[in-house]
Amino acid sequence: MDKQGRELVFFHSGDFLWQNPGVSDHLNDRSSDHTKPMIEEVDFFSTDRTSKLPGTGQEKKISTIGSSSLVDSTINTGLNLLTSSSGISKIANVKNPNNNELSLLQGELMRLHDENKKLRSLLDQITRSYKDLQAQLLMATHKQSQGNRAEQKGELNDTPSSIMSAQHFMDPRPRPPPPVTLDVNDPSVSDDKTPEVVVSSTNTVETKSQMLGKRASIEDAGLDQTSQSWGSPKSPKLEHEKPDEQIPEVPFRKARVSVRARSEAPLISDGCQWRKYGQKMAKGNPCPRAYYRCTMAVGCPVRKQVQRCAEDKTILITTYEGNHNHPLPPAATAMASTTSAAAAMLLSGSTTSKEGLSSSSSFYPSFPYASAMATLSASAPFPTITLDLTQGPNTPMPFHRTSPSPATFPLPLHGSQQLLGHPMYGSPRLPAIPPVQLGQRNASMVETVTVAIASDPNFTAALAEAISTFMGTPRNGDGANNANAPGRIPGSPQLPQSCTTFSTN
DNA sequence: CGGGTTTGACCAGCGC
DNA sequence: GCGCTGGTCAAACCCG
Repeated sequence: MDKQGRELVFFHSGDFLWQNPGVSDHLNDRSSDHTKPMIEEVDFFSTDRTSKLPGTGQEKKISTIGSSSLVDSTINTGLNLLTSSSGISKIANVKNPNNNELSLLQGELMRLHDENKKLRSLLDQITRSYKDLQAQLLMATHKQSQGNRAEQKGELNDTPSSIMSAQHFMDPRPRPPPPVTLDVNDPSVSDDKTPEVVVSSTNTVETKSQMLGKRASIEDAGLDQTSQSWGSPKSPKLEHEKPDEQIPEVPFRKARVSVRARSEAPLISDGCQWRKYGQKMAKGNPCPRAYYRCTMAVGCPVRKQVQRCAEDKTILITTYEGNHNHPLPPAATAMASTTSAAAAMLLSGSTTSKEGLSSSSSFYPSFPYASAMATLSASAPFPTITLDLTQGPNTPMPFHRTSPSPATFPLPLHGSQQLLGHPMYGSPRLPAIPPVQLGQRNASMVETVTVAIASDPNFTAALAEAISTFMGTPRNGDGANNANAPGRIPGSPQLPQSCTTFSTN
């Protein structure tokens, strides 16, 4: 469990309910929480159960639901009853020879269960709404930044604002979906999902998982600072306690942007400090895969995987995932800018293809190869943009045609709001969607996005700048990562002719 | 001694 | 249900 990942708070993360001053204050303000159901819901999940003030809306609500025998104030949290052993023991304590009372308690427990479910759904809706709004803001910011970048032509902005902007661009949050209502009875959050709402429900799934994971983080560490971009894979553990199965739990990881390049160095340097936390032998590859996490800032969720290509060991494959939650040095900023450009192209590409989704015909086999260096992959449980620099390591603008990686697959983007991380979760695991339809959608999306990435001058300029930044300032020797050279000034350009995988979440 | 690396173990997801 | 695999953890170890 990566506790560090909980130490930082992102504005754009699903933790907003606990980090956003306005929201959190609102949520924690039990004196006013009776005005909106969402407040009650959050209180419902609050770990500070003992601090709940009697007489609040939440308290009254639960008390009303509970039988007269359940006067114990500790029963004011239905979630506690459902998920914690303490709650069960509480009931056990209440248990007495009176069978009627026991059955009554059980009935009330079920009612609380149902209400808890509704409240969770409501919270999910709120979170989604927030994310949608945030995505809009990020897109607007991104477009503005893109325009500036085009004007400056290759000059990467190293200002903190640009850094933050780049980080935001890496956020693959979905495009603004249709307005989300807060109606608890909304079919989209009910058990009865129809195939038509699957796409949006995947978004819900993602949101819910993240939220619950973050909720767990709050309860575990008191601080919720998990990055939305790299949710703890163990977060779903808490899901097991959750009786609510109205929304299928789908493991979720954000998208990646991949760049392959040749490098004799064991690692590439991207301006960040990395700490190795694991190594595994990947199937089908004699070369081990190393796992690194960013140590430039405590709790930085960014991680990367480094592995050599099995076919050509001179090709180094580095995979970045997550967004830096700290200021980046110039070299890292350039990389982030490149990454953001890739992410932005995905965003814009999906947007462009939005209308075409419904009317697109099948052209499944063709699209990934339409792009020279940028290909999209769904071989992993997350969309991956592969930037293949192996064809021209000395040419920072490798936008000539290259043979795509054989492991490249169409990115199963399902819709405009399913960008970068959201897309695939509806495909194989949501049987409600006809495979043919998914294939057509994916094909359409991937083709559009791929072409957009490959052809967009902004992206190419940003990529060129980033690559040239790294390659133009060669390091002496091994090209070792910062992690291998403690004390090295973070951000010193060190990237050899290597491949870099950018994460776009 | 602090920070990074190594490496075996653990866990969850997924396919059969 | 079971085994495989990827990803992560954490204790032990290493190094400056």
